[in-house]
Amino acid sequence: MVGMTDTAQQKLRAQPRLTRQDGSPIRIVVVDDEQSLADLVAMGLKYEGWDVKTAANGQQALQAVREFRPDAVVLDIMLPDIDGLTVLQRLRSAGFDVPVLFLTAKDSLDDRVAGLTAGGDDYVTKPFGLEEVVARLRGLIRRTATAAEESSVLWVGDLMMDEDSYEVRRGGKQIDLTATEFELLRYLMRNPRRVLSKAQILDRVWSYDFGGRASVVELYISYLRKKIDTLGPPMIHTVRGVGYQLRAAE
Amino acid sequence: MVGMTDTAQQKLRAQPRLTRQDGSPIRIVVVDDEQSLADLVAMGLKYEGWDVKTAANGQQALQAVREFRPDAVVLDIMLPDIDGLTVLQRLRSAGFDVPVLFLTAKDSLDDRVAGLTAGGDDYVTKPFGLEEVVARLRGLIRRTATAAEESSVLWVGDLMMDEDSYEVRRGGKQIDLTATEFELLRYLMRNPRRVLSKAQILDRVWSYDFGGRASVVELYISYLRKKIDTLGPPMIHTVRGVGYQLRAAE
DNA sequence: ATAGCCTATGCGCATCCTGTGCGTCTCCTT
DNA sequence: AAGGAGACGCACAGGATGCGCATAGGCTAT
Repeated sequence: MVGMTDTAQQKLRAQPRLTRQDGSPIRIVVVDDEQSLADLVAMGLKYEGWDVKTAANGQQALQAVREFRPDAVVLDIMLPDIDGLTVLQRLRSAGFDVPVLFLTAKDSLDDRVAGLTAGGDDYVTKPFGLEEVVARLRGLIRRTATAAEESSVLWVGDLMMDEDSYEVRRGGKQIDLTATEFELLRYLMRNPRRVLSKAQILDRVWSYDFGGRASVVELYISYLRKKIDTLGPPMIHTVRGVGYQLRAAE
Repeated sequence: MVGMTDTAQQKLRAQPRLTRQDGSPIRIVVVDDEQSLADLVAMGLKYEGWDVKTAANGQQALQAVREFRPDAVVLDIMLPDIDGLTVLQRLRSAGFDVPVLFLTAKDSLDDRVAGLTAGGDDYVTKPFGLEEVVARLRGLIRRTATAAEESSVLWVGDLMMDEDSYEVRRGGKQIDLTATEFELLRYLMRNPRRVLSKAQILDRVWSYDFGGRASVVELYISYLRKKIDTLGPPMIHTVRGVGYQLRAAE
């Protein structure tokens, strides 16, 4: 990837890649006792070009942070040994300011977790979609000094998305999106001009435990079209037998 | 191949060959319990100039990866001993980040396959065409750090193909292709100036279980001509009794 | 009660392939 | 050298398939 010609990169990746201040890759520690889930998240983050270490319990987590000095931590609340919130506490008292993204089951959504965002941390409820985890992590990292600055605003042609305020506009006109529509559009806007298969979209935007068919993607694409493509020349294009593509109208 | 002069190589292969960072050939492990299919794929990949090892079950697969350190793995889901997805999991737990291309029957495309592309892995449904397998593998490898840089854009004369955005242009003018037309043109563009027989094309572009006649190739060549050769001097040439050739107009 | 997420169903049409027929090149025969 | 038969390549038309889309409706969480 290092020496890849700018032109080829640029064309597909209009958005700059998030890196540390010195340009080296973002580092993340993923903590979950369920091996397969930790691996899933880890692979998803590596796909972003980030460096990832995994840990299976609180002890390993603390050690991993000490050694690896990550830019953020993905931390399951339920751990076999030390409670996730206690891990956070110990990290803080040891002087680590690294932001933490918690993973928590929806029903056990503790009141204590709700107060996390005040401290600069954040949480995501299981089951989650990978895009959401990545987006939350980018948000956390962006708000700290560890990363090269990056705006929270995405642009594709005259289409704008502010990931922080959840605002979407096309040519100044505001667009109301549901949560799922927003996630889908974000994925498309992060990969402009690139043809994304329904399987890819399903895997990235929908939760890992979603058993349904790929036809939901068609449905939500049609929703987006009604809200976006009606405001100007079409931007969402079907590549029959392959997938969908978002690009600026010529 | 060994003693072949560089010039002869160059003439036939205008596109840079995908290699590892040190210039040595890409290494692949192919896992399928059906011997003939594993051999078919292996031969196809060797033809790309890659190093290939085959394995017939999960145990052998794990061992082969340990010893051979491939840049990617082609892995059948249905294996006699260990399930393909379990093989993936074991590889990940053992710390192998090697990307995996799964082979799966279309009807048994079960939910477990979901989540694969999120981690950077991918899959192809049986029956498949060799070109598709090779293209997917190149995509997987290109996205990892193990390979020397390669762009997703092919050029032959004023004809351009972007494999990521599925964009095809001749002299700036956009060309719409169907999936099969695209596959065929990709094969031609990867082998410019080289005369490809109908049998070769059939073997590479169409599925291995395709029973039809070679006349489909003629048909699709005629489609491509209508879309490409009408935009300038002809680039697709018939070598009667031998095959077809794509080359830049002088 | 409402908004949002998803499933189910049916339809239209792009795409893929087969079949047929015709023109032309090749090569064999005389 | 001329003629002819067969092979080869190409054009065109028609039919089957399945992909993508629209619509309706049920379920759930707020």
